[in-house]
Amino acid sequence: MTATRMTRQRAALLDALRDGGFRSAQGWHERLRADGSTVGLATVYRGLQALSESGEVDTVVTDSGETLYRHCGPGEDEHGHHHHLRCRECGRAVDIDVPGFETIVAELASHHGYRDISHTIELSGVCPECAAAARD
Amino acid sequence: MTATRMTRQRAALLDALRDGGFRSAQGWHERLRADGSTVGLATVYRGLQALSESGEVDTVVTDSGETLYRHCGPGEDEHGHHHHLRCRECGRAVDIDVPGFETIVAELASHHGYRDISHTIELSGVCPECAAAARD
DNA sequence: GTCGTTCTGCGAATGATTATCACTAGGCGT
DNA sequence: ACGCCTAGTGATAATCATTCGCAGAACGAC
Ligand SMILES: [Zn+2]
Ligand SMILES: [Zn+2]
Ligand SMILES: [Zn+2]
Ligand SMILES: [Zn+2]
Repeated sequence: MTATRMTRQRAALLDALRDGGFRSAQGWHERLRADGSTVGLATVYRGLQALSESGEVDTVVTDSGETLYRHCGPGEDEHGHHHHLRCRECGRAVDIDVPGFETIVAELASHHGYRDISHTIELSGVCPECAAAARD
Repeated sequence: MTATRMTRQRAALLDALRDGGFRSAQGWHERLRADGSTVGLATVYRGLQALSESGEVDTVVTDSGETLYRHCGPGEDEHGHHHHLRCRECGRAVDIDVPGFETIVAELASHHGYRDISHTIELSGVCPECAAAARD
C-alpha cells in the first residue's frame, strides 16, 4: 500500500541529517546544495515531513515560527521520546531528561478526564558559550 | 519614554478579551467586528502582541502554526505564570498546575550551565465532551 | 484649542510552508 | 536487461498568518 522508494535525494537528506544539529528545512536545503547535491527545496520539505512523521527526526519551532529539524534515532523504541534544552542564541540543543514528567502528565490528564494526551516541553535559555561571548 | 495611549480600539480589544477563551488574532478581529467595532486587523495584531509582552494575555501556538491568544490576569504577580491542557478538538483549555516543575527546570538549567531559562509546556488531548461526541 | 506623539487602517510585502502538475526514475515482474 | 506503473521530483505558483510602511486620525499634556 505505502511504498517508499529510496531515491538519490532522500539518501542525500538522510546522509546530511546524520551529522546532527538542528536546522530549518531551508537550512538543510542549503547544506545539501553546498555538498553538491541538486535537490529541490520542496523535496527537502517533503522528506523532512515524512521523516518527522515516522519519528526519525524531531522538530522544534523557533520563536519566529520556523520549524527546525534534527536527526534523532529511529522511533522504534520508547526512547525516541525526549525533550530539549535549546540555546536561544546559537541554537545548540541538549537532550534532557525530565524525571517523572511523563507520569505527572498522565495523572493530570486522567484527573481532568482528557484522553489521547500529547505534550511538548520546550526549554530555552542561553548556553555557557553564548553567555560568555555576551560579556563584552 | 514609552507612552501607551488608551484608544477606542485598544479598549474594545481588552473588553472582548475579557470573556475568556483562546482565539487567534484573526478570530478576535472577527469577534470585534461582529460586536460592531471597526478595528483593523493589523491593530488587533499589534494590540495582542503588546498585551502578550506585558503579560496580560498568554499565547499558544497550534499545530498548524497559528497563534492563539487569551486574556490572563495582569502579570504583576507570580501567579500569572501557569500552563494549559487544551482540547485538540474544541479548543477548550484548562489551567493546570504541574507540581514542582518550575524547580526541576531551574535545576536542569543550572546543571547544564544555561542561563535565562524560559519554558513552555503544552499538553493537548481530547476533552471528555469531545470524546463522548466522537462515539457514533 | 494647540502640538508633538502615538496609534490606526489600509494595502502591499514578507516568509515559511504547501499545492500543482508535467516529468523523471525507482523497482518489481518478466 | 526491458517495460510499466506509480511514487518521487522540481520549478513555480499559491496560501496564509503575520508584519511593514506610511498618510492621516486621535490621545492627552500644556
Ligand atoms: Zn549558545
Ligand atoms: Zn515527554
Ligand atoms: Zn473538546
Ligand atoms: Zn512553568
